[in-house]
Amino acid sequence: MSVRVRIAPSPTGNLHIGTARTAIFNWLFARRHGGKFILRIEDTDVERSRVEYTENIQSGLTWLGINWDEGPFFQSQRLDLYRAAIQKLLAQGLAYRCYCTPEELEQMRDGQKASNQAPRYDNRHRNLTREQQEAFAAAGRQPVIRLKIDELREIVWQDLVRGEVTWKGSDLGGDMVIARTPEKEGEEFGQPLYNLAVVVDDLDMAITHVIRGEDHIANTAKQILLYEGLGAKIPEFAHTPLILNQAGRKLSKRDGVTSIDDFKQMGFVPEAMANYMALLGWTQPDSTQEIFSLAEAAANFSLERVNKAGAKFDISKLDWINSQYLHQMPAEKLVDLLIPYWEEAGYHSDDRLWLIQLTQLIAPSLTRLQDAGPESRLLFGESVTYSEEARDLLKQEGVQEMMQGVREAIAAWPNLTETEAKKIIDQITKTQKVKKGLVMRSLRAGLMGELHGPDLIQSWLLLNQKGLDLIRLQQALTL
RNA sequence: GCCCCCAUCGUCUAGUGGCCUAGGACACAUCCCUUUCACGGAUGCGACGGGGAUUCGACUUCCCCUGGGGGUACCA
Repeated sequence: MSVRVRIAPSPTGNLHIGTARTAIFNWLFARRHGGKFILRIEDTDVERSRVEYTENIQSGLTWLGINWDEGPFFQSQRLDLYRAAIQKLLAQGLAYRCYCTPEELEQMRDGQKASNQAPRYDNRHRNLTREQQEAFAAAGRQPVIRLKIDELREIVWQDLVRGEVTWKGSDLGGDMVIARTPEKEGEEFGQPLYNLAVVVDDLDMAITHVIRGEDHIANTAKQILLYEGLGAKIPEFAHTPLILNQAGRKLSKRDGVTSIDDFKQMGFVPEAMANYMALLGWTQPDSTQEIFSLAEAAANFSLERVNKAGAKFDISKLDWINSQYLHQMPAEKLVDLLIPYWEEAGYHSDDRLWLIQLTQLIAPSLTRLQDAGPESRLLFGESVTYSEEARDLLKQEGVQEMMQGVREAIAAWPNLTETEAKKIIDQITKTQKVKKGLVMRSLRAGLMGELHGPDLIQSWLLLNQKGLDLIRLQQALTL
């Protein structure tokens, strides 16, 4: 049977990094086995679901390079399916109506907690007579639907990353709610609940492997019971470790930057993001290989090599991976990614060739795309702000003569090349009888206003193309 | 509280009984390269949570403890 997996996010927020990583694992698994990867939007929580989040999830996945073969499917459009399943369960006597009010349930749990017992539903309405049910209904109460859970049952499954996992029926918290109270008059029951909808959908979509975060591990036991109730074949399960924050807790929205959007805006490229997320909890058969594309990962992916323990999110490693991608990216491609950041910083040029050269110059010093602004600052604009150290150097004995000499030499060469630039520096070195290093440093100070920065010759050539070198040296001479 | 899961350098990890004097990567430090800053290269720093058991031999198997995490909804 061919592999079918899915990612089933709920649109209650922007695409979260944890969801994205689960999506990547699923996608990798599907690609590895020549299967299908399906996108399903779990929007049964009408209160919290929003369309813009649905869009954000899709654009985020696409940005990362995760494409889906089927979907997106929306649970909100599949309510009939769930309704039928609930009815079937009801008809078979596997589920029943519970008329408890939220207040009653709360009171019950409080009592349990007070006597140090695990809070759970005590199945009090499991065996209500027809008369009792009618009495509740007559009193205006609306029922939820609960699935009967056999307290004596042992639920066991072979988890593809964790091995055998066992759960007792009695630890499931009592008969579980599978449908809310009806919202409209005359309805038999209301919206289906997560566990029910998931099972019905996974069944309907013929999902073979459920790969999801470890936080779903307790749901698996409940869902297995649902599969059985519906007389269906149970899929394979694989529970992946969670992505943790610095404190070692499950990464949540409250931890600040956790949505894919955030990382995109911070200047991370999708290839690096995907690479890092895949690396977080999974290793190549050759574990020393850390920089790889999704396609390369797909060729080698296996759940066996997924780690069991949670992994702390480490931004500095992400930074390093991102820098690797930025450094090896062709300038012709990188320049397009950089332009928006230059524009944002207020640096503009229509000269694409010049921008490509600039890109080549600063690429090695980029960690994130947003570094392009600060790293290029000295190359844009006519006037220069001289740093303290640069001023001091420029005021040193003989330095003004050097600058003057360079100015004159520049004027003699209409289109400066690297060879010529070097020749000019050598010439000044000779005529002024100083060390070459001093000429270089002084020239940097005069041209850039600072003592540190990208390669001097290349920077100079870029300025020269715009005639900025003459203007700046002029300014340096007035200090 | 109860249930489940997990446990190797600060972080991500390799390791499936002897190949381990525990390997790699990030971070950090030093050095080299270099006009500077980066990049790149080299070196260093640095871990098997504790206790039992099995075994000729445990990072690797089992048990207990400890620690951490997840779950415990008419959320997903």
